[in-house]
Amino acid sequence: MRDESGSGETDWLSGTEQAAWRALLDSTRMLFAALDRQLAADSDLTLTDYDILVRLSEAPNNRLRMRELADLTLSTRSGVTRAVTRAEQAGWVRRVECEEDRRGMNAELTEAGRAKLAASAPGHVRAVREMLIEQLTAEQLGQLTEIGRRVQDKITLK
Amino acid sequence: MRDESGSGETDWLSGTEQAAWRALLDSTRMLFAALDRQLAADSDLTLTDYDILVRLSEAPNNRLRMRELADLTLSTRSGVTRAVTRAEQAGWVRRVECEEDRRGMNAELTEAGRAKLAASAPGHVRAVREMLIEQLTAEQLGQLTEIGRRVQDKITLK
DNA sequence: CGATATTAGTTGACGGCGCAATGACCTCGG
DNA sequence: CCGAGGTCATTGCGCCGTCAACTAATATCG
Repeated sequence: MRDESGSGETDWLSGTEQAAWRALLDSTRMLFAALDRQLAADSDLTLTDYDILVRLSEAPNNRLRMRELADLTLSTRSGVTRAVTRAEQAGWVRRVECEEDRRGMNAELTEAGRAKLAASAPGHVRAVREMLIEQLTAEQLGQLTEIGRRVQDKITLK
Repeated sequence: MRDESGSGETDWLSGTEQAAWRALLDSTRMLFAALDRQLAADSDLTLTDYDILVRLSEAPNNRLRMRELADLTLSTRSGVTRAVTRAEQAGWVRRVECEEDRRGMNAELTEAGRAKLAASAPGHVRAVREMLIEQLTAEQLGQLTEIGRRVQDKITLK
């Protein structure tokens, strides 16, 4: 199956390249699954839910347009609609109509949402620290950031 | 919200730690989504489907127990049952009963499955190379492997 | 100004996946 | 040899997410 001779032939991954790719694939799958489990068990939250609470808590006035939320969480508009609906039913978020664009909707963090985030953040951060941060040297930490940025840029510009 | 004073207080992520974590989170999400799109568009495959074909193609006799397949793909038994059913309906895989354990099932790659893999692999590999491998220095490649291993070990041993 | 294209958000249909329960089978200690 | 407990694969159920279609509002351009 491997053939380096022709001009349009496939440039297969070398052993070390494949090792890196699979290590990334497997470790991130495990990491996300583990974090999801931790959040579900300790706080009855999804990583998605948590992400939404965080983004809103960081936004000016604790509110964001649905579209912005979709962009920030790398999700789709419909995904955000449903996630915000769930969060709204749980009381963590409230929908506020947009003044300057009558099509628009803002999701706004409620007091209960802030409290929920405050209650779940320590456990989540602890998990991220244990499973990821503590496994890295300072140099690796920087390189991970750099790698992530480059991959994001590459994909964005395609 | 931040408070370093007490004994049981939360050890928040520093700026660089958070940057690394978010870079990893976002870049891998984008990467997986982009690879899924590429496979779907060019080969009408999921990354999961592709992974199953690869694992079977690497196994002795092109067959694996359902349990082994679940372990290798970091999925659940039920997930594998459904994925194999889909692959079977597409003609890429055949179920073969297990000789030495009458509970057991083997998933076996068919000729059509091998052909499907051969047809889709080049495009997939090209995408992985463009989006990930080419963005890395040789050193980063090695560190990514190392980081992935450590994260996997940490989570496995919990 | 008015027609057309674009954008925001929602919804219905659909698919993938995990959990828990199930039935068949294996294993091992007494 | 038998029964308790574990394992294998499957399935029903429900959740979550995407795609495509839709409505409403805005932007653009002749």
